[in-house]
Amino acid sequence: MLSLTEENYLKAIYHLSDGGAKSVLTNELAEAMSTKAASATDMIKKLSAKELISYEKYYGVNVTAKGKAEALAVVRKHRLWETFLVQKLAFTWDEVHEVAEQLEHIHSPRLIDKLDEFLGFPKVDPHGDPIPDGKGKLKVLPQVGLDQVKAGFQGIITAVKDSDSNLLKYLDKISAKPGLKIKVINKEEYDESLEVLLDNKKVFLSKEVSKNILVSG
Amino acid sequence: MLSLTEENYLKAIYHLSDGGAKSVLTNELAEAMSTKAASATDMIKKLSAKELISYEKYYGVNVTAKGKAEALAVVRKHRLWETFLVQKLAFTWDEVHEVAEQLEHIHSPRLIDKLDEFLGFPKVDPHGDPIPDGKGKLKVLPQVGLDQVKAGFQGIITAVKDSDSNLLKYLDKISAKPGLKIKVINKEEYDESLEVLLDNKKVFLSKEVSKNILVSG
DNA sequence: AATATTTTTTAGACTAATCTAAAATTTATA
DNA sequence: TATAAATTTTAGATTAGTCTAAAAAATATT
Repeated sequence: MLSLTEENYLKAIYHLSDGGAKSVLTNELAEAMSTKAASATDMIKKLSAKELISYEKYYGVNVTAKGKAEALAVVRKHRLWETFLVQKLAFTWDEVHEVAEQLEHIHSPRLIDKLDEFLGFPKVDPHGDPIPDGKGKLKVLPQVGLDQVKAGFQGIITAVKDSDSNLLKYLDKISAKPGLKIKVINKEEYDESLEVLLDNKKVFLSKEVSKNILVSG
Repeated sequence: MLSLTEENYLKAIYHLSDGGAKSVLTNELAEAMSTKAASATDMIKKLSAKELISYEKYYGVNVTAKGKAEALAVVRKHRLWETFLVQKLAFTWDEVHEVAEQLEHIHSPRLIDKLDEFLGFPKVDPHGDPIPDGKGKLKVLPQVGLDQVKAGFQGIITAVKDSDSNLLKYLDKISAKPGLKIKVINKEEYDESLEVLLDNKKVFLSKEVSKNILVSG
């Protein structure tokens, strides 16, 4: 069984690699884990010995099929717990992340399946991120950052990046939630800021914000 | 903040001391933690330095007021999670203990207060054990082991000892649950086995079992 | 009361995860 | 392309929690 630390490193590698699409450098990983490169190298060797990642010295790491499955199991737990916290315990979405970071490490397959059932088998978490199913299948939605679309775009918000609690508070304030309709009225060339219609209200968004809102046309 | 290991040792000391009523010997503690006396001594020194227990070399340890408060916070979390698992996720009471052992170490005051509210501020857990309130107050019920009462006794089951999963499965089979009425019809002098009326059904109980059923008259 | 037994503590070693400093390797630049 | 700069790895040390073996102290027994 993986230690808590191993699980956290593996999850970080999984996310940094965009779900296994690209390889991850030692320094990136060290920064993501708020640790030093030497520590990352040590852990890389451990995970590599367990065949959860493949590793070529000096050229970064990739998750193996086995590693991806383990990482997805953790992601599944994280997102189910976030859903529980918001839906059942009335947490706001900016509060859930750090608690879910702890809850995701509880080991009990029975618990997570029961929780899934209790929540009604949700497909996405409160940020709009897809929840892997019990077999580790992840449905990736076709979506794009709101900073990538042109003036005139119409669609719905599919997800928001959940990296920063202050961002989430702001998104909550302007009620930019997954599921809502959004239309780009105007795009300012100079700073790429947007004027959008969100839930029938006119809102101005800086690029700093719009790149964290994911939409589907 | 306490480490997971420190929390587990402190909780063990709290339980072994009957909630602070008596002192705990190094060997008792080592056995409860499935470890060696030398390890227990090391941890005793650490907890003592943090003033969670008081310690006189060779004569065992006692929890301090501070230590008792910390231990009760862990007990509160454990029992609330057990209640959640049984009431909301349909776990049977023999399954909950080991999962609750993990969940009790999640650090988030907000989480536990929300959970308490979600569960409707329960007073006791599924085994009948009282749940400390948010201020660390524990209501101890006047109760006695069923092996201590005389033939003719009538009362209700207030709790069952939750030490052993097989015992709990057996108690579940004969439906000896907290809250049920119980009457002792006859007590066999030789082996102290009992013939009881439980939920209007006649059942025979060995002393091995009866001592794990707590009743109030 | 002297000795044997049991319990507890100390001393020293081991593993996991971390660190700093130095060495090795790759990448960038002049 | 030789050298400088950046990145990565290695080497050796540190901390938390554990262990075994030996020493110290308390308790039990003759």
